[in-house]
Amino acid sequence: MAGSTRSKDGSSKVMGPLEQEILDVLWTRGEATGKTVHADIKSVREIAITTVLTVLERLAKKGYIRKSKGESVFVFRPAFSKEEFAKEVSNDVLKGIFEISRSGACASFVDALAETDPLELDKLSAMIEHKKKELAERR
Amino acid sequence: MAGSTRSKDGSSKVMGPLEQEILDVLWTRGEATGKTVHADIKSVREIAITTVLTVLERLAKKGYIRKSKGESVFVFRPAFSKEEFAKEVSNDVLKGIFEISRSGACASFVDALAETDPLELDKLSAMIEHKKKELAERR
DNA sequence: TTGACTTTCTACACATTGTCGAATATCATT
DNA sequence: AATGATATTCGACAATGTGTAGAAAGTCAA
Repeated sequence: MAGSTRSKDGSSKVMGPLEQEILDVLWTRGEATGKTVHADIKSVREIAITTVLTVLERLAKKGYIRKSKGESVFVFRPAFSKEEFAKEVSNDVLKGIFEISRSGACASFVDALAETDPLELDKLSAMIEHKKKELAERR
Repeated sequence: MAGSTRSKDGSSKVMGPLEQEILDVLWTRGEATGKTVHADIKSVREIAITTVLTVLERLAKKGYIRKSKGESVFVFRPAFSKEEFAKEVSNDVLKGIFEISRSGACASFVDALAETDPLELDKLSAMIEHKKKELAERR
């Protein structure tokens, strides 16, 4: 489903900054017209509405969002929840990284998680246990 | 340090396929001349040596590999071990994904890991415990 | 000096993304 | 129906990253 790109500042983004920004607006609002999305972004920096429309169109073509006719104008809404999206994207990216080194990736994962949200470590443990049980039963 | 890109087939790669391929040769051999790298790849598919040299040059410029004068010709070697590399790349990518959704990423991580190497789940558990202990002691 | 081999330069092609202007379509009103 | 405001679509351009490689320049032994 998803891919990932690099940005000049070195930080990895799952997609282009503008695409990300627009998706965020949609996740926050649930749904929005191109005009609304434009207004939201415009409130922060200068940008033409056609730019926003183009990217919305591209995101739709990529299947990340859906476009449907509202009362009079088109409305866009995310095709996936933030969580689903992150899940898909991670899966893609992680598989690529695992090809390089599973252990390196694991180490890094734990680090990154501990750094951004230590409490999540427990949840992760639980997930692992659950997964192990699941695997055990499957055979 | 690192970024990531998408490839047309939908699968996410941390970098271009040729770059990846070349890095793999270097990780396998420890070090190699452009000629050797070329030969290795050539044994699988047709490719010009200048193509290989160009990419080696680019990888060096990006800091992924080092270039140094050998007895008579230049030799290239990885700047990081596979593990270090995966660690760096993961960190970058994961931070980006965490920005979208930590829990989604966690779920996906466990899934991806279970899929590619279930045994690694135990190691991950261990890493988490270790990390928790580490955090506990730090305060 | 010449010929083989190495290295650098320069360039093209293609994909992705940000960026829009121009053209077109739609619709309520005049 | 004609007009004007709005919405939507199209087509383009620029920048960047990557794969690709020929041409040119450099190096060195015979």
